[in-house]
Amino acid sequence: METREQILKAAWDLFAERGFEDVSVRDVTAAAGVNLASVSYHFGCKEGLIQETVKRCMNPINEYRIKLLHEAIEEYGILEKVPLERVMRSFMRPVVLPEECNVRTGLMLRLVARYLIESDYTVPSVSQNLYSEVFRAFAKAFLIHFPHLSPVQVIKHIVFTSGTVVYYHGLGTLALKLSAGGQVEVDEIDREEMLDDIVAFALNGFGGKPQ
Amino acid sequence: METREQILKAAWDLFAERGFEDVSVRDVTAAAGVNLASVSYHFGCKEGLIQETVKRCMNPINEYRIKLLHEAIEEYGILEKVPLERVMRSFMRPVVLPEECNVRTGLMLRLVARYLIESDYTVPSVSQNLYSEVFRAFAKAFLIHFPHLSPVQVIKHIVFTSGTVVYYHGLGTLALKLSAGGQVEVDEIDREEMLDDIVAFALNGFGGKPQ
DNA sequence: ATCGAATTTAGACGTTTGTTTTATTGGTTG
DNA sequence: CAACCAATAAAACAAACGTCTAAATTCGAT
Repeated sequence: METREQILKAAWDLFAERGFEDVSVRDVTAAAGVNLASVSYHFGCKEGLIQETVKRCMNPINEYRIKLLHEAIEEYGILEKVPLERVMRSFMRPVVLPEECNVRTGLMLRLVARYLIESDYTVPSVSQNLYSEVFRAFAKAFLIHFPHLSPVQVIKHIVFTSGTVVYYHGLGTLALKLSAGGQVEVDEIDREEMLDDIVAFALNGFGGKPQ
Repeated sequence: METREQILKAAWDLFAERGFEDVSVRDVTAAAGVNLASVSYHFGCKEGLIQETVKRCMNPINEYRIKLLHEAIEEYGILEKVPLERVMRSFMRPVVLPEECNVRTGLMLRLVARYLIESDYTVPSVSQNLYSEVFRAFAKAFLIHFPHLSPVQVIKHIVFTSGTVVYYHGLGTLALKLSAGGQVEVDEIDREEMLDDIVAFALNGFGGKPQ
């Protein structure tokens, strides 16, 4: 069972750095110091390893989202009393600061985004349940503050909101580089500040102050 | 020269449908009805074909963005008088409705997003100049309406704004499916309405009404 | 100590890949 | 007509890939 774990660790690092396709099973097993056939034995095939890796990335994030929301509910006694910004922050924080839920690096999120995009809309079933739970929970929470919005509109806004942060991970640095043209140093990004900005941006996007 | 064009057309369709990696050079040449070696001859290698395809997708979009902004400037006489929403709409419209600038389908945008994500931040140099021109032009336009924001903050917001629409293309449908749990029909999305929503969302994100 | 299942190992298999090589075509120019 | 050149064609190349087979090994339970 130690082999399985070593494979997953090595796969995480390599996939995050070079992408799913550019990393061969041989690369993974070599980095993990295990035999080539171990991947087939423990994960069936390469796709199985990929899906397990993706799950390892997104499940903690979605669980952390739910946890933060539940903590807020307990703090305020009832969902209806949780402030809007607190809801948004619970949704955003796990993605902007994934290391807080043991997801090692934002690089991996870039990869997950890519996987979701390329996997022709098929998400590992284990994640699927978690995803829909997350969307249901937060849609309900947001709807409280925007009763004038239809459920579909709320969902739409959640999608846009997710986009801001996924894009931040995937392309944000590139865009900053390109646009700055060397005038802005990109490495010195304050993550907490970035979270504040994203939350503010998303909150405003939802329609400014709730009615 | 006809062969080159047929290759590009076939590559576009196949890449958009199945992704860069899952489509072999043989797939492309077979679909195009040309010889296998034509790709090497006309594009050097597969990567050359991919980059040419990506450029064919993003360049018209970025050119259209510039064009729409320039049209607005001519209409209002001077950049300073162009309303904020018009600026935002010029930025968003070419991506939400790519067919208006001869980019055949939004599927391709999903692919471009993926390419940018996986290409380790290296963008074809031809596109690079166009990208930075786009960012500079729109950053300048946005800055007029938000003089209290720093240039870096404006760029940041443009990145978030881009995220909403890229994510809409790449993952939006998936998210809608998952969250709706079958309650919402996804196929019936009005694109013009979606553009309105995205523009409104992004405008609000920028800080509501300009000061 | 022994059995048996679980795990790991080395090696090979067949396929697919991008690319190259060599030959042939067809039209233009001297 | 002959020479040339870009373009296309057919075939082969070597490398890399995921997967499978069968033997070897480990390790806990009997």
